[in-house]
Formats: sequence, structure tokens, C-alpha cells
Amino acid sequence: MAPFKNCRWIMIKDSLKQVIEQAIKKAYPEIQASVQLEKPSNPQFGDFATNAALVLSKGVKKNPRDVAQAILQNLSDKEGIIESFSIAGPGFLNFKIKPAKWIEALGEVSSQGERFGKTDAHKGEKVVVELVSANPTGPLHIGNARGGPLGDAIASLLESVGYEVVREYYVNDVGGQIDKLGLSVLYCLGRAVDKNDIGYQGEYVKELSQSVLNDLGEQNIPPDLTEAAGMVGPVGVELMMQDIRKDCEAMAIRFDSWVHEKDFLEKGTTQKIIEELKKKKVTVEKEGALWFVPQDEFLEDRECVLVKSDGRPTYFANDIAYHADKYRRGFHRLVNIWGANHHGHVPRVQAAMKALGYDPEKLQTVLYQYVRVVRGKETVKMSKRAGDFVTAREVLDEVGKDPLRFFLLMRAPESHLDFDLELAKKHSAENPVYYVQYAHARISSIFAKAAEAGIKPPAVYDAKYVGCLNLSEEVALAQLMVDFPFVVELAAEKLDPHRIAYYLLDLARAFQHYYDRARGDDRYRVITEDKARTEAKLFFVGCFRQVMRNGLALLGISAPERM
RNA sequence: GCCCCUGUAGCUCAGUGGAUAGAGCGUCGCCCUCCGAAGGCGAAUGCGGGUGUUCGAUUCACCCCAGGGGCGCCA
Repeated sequence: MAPFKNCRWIMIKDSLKQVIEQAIKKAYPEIQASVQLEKPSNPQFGDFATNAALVLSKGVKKNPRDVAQAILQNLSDKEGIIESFSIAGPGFLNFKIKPAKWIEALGEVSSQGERFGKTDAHKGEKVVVELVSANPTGPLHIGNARGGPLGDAIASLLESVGYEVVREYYVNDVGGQIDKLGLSVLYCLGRAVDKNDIGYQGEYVKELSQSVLNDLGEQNIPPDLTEAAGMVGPVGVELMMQDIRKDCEAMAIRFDSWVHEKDFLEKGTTQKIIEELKKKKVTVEKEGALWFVPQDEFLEDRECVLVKSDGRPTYFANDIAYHADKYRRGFHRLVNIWGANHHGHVPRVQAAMKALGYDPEKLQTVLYQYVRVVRGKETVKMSKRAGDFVTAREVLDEVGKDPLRFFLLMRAPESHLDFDLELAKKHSAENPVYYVQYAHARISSIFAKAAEAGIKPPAVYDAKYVGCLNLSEEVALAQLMVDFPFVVELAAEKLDPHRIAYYLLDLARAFQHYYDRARGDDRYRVITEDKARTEAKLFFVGCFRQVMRNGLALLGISAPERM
């Protein structure tokens, strides 16, 4: 399974690899070696480097530099792809590829278009990505919101490598928290609720209580407090979910599936799972409760409650039922996007899946760290609406969808994130999302200018472009562009969307440098009197725009024509 | 007490065991008759500490220090 075997630049790499491997064979017929090619950290070293000589030196008992020399002496580059080579440092072999080869590789960008960067490596495999799943007892806060763009982008990355992806929201609509929400609402409606029973506060509870009142009608709310809470709680949940759904939509997070915790209880699924666990003899009754007691690498000897002493199953029990259900729905892979506060929950669920006979390796959880909202140097803690946390909606309204997504996606999930409202709002180069979008807008304006002049941009690659695209910046940009599929592959493998964000920043920067050279040097201008060259340059910047769009699309960020 | 995450430039963060560790912001100095200056060029500053594995460690393992989060009947 070589996902990019048809890419021209992969052919460059494979050819080079073969040339080197053959040289090694000639120099050391007794040695079996497979060559690893990598991108040197410093471009001065060339386009590809290999540590083959360092690896081989032990086996052939010669110093690495001599081994490198022997390899080079046996090199035979029949296809003529190598421009130059050298030995460096302790014995690295560096190779420079003929520049024209990189420009040729751009043909792949234009021919694949929107698909450039995608593969079908995992075609036929289904994956469910659980994301957000915020409790419906309050508005979505910025911490939960990190899981939105993150999960969405991870889902897109998985789609890029061929998975069929379901984006799923798990609604925690049962348990003590719902009663608490009900009581909190009733308190706002002036009912005699004990202050200790009020779990939720803030403006939103007041708003919510009014909505609940409008929905139900005062006369329909029973006088008995417990009964009333039982009625009001679920109505509150439904209203909160409407809110959360709207917030997600505004962040361009779409879900294919909504699963309700309540269903596992009401349909008896949880009960059945508990019975199964009992049969597997991984439970014990103790202190009036039922405990899960597996002996495995996940939990060792820790115990967790499945059924509370009051007879109600715990969240954990429902979650086992939910995850077992995911396996039963035939997913090849399960990815959960959870806040770091759930870290203790991860081994529990994995242990339970193992106990039930499901492969725990198929379940993978991305834990993201919390978000701190800052305004310049000052930490923002309070929210008008929610009281003690900043809501996603407030940030969204203040900075907009694209900056929100980019800022949440630009950091590695495990890194603690400072969200700077001031920076995110800036319409200037200080703001990375504007910087990237600006590069796209600039290219678009070149195309607009070409259209005005009646020039039609070429749709496909033509071999004659090579002669018009020989500036060193053009070769460097071409290399960066054809690297995109590998960035996507790596980001998908590691479930790390921030790699795409960083790639886009690199790409934008490289382009801005290139673009700015045209200010004082006509060789860098796209549209000139020279028709053949104009066509080649339009092809070139068209490729650039395509890669940029594909990257932005993965992150769910718009690619504006003008700003 | 135990578990998870983090510690890299003044600040916010990248960095698949390899060569001289990178960006952005901030600071200082330059550049608009020009396909968009929402831009570009140049300068300065660094892997929390210690052991170990390795030819080679910012990267892996262990310990220590610091910050954040979590820890059997909340979800």
C-alpha cells in the first residue's frame, strides 16, 4: 500500500532510492540494505539526505565517510534526476535533484485539483469520531469548543486518507445533573428550592427558565418539587441542546449522528451490558453497589462503580453500552475527542471493551488540554451569560468563525492553549489566520487581473512551462507544494491538525516572499507581455492557490477571493 | 499520596533519534510611481535540572523541580 505511488515526486524519491540501493549493492554485495531518504533540515544540504553510510559502517567495519565515498563511486543515475551530491558531516549523503523535476511534479497538483492531498489508503474502512459531547446543562464553553474544530478537522483528515467518517455527538441527557438543572430552573421561577440543590447559576439559567415557562405553561408544571424537576429538567436539556447545536453550526461543525445516553437506559441496553459483564465475572457487589473489577493492563486492580447503591447505573455503565454499540455498528476504528479532565475515564472504557471481547486497540482517545481566554495580557474568566466560564458564543461573536477555528486548531491538542481575543480580532499580519487568507486573496486578485486582461489561465500542466519556471523560489515553492500530501498523511496518522495550520503558514510565507520580489524584479511578475511566460506563471500560482484551498478546507476555514 | 498533560527566544508556540533547533508577536533599522503595504528585507535573544540507552538525545527511559488537570457510587 503506497498511497502516493502515482505522484510524480514520489517517483523522484523512489528512483533516487533505487539508484542508491543499487550503488550499495555494487559496493558491498554481501550487505542487504534498505535506504531511508529524508528531507535535510537545511536546504543547503540538498533535496534528500540519507544516513545509509552511518548505518552501514558498523556492518562493513569502515568509517562512515569511507562508506559514503564507496557508495558515491558506484552511483549510476540512468534517468538523470540527480543534479549534484556530496558527503557531509559524519557521513551523510546529500543529493540535489534537477530543479525541472520539481516543476514537472506540479502537474500532479493541477490534475488532482481538490483531491490533491487525498488518498484512498483506508478505503472501505469506517471510523466514528465522537466530538464535543458537551453536557447539555449549560451553554458551550470555550473549553468544550476546542473539541469541536479539533474533532471536525481530525474527521476531515481521516476522510482525506480514505476513511468513511461519522461525526457523532453523545448527549449526556440523564443523571443527577439533569435533576439539578431542573431544580435550578425551578428556583429561578420562584419555587421553594433548597439553595444547596441548585447546581447551575448565571444569566443563562434565568433565560432558560423563561423559555421553559413559555414552552410548558405555568399551570402545567406540577406542584410537587421532585415531579416538577423531573419534567422541567428534560425540557431544559432540549433547549440547551438547541443552543449548543446553533453554536456548533456557527463554528461550521456538522454532525452526522446524535446519540442520546437516555436511549441506552430506556431501551435496556445498559442493563444487558451489565448482565454481560456479570457473566464474564468482572463484577463484584460491595457496599451496596456493583463494581467493575477487571484484571488487565488498563486498570490493573482499580475498581469502578457500575450501579450505584441507589440502583441507578452510573455514567460509566452507560458509556460502556455506548461504546459497545459503536463496535456493533461495525466501525473499524473509534476516535474520541475528549477534554483532558476525562483522562481517568479512558482506561476504564478500554478495560470494559476488552472485557466484552472487543479490540481495545481500535478505540483511540485524543485528550485536549484546556483553553484559557486572554485579552492581551489579561486573563478573561467570567462570562456575562454563564458567570464562571467564557462561552464559545461570546468568543465566536467577538472574533468570527475563521479565527476561532484557526486559533483552536493551530496548537497541538495536548498543549495548553491561550486564546488571545485581541490577536484573533486583528485584521493584520500579526494574526496568522489573516496572513494565510491574505496570501490566497492576493493570488485571487492576480487571476482577477488576468481575467480583466482577457487572459485565460491554463487548466492543465504542459511540459513547456518548465522553461519559464526556473527561479530558485519557484523550485522551493514547488517542493513545498508537492510535500502537501505527506503533511496530510502525517497529520492524519498522528491525528494532529495543527500540522496543517503550520504548513499553511509556511506556504503563505513562502508565497509572500516570492510575490514581493516582483516589486523590484520583473522576472517574478506573473502577468507580463510575454504570453508564454504569463501562462506558465498562472499555472504556477494556480497550483499554489489549489494547495492553499485544500489545506484551508481541511481545517474548515474559508479561502476568500478578496478581503 | 497516585495518575495524565506541559516546561524550547522577552511572549505565544512548532519541531517523524541525526548535521548550524524554527515560526509569529514584541524590540531595533530599512523598503510602497509596482499583479493588494492586511506585505517584504535585515539584526538580537534558547531546549527547566540530573542520570541512563545510543555512533548520535530537544526527541526515548528513569528521577527531581515548576505550572495545569484529574483521582471508586458526578457526567
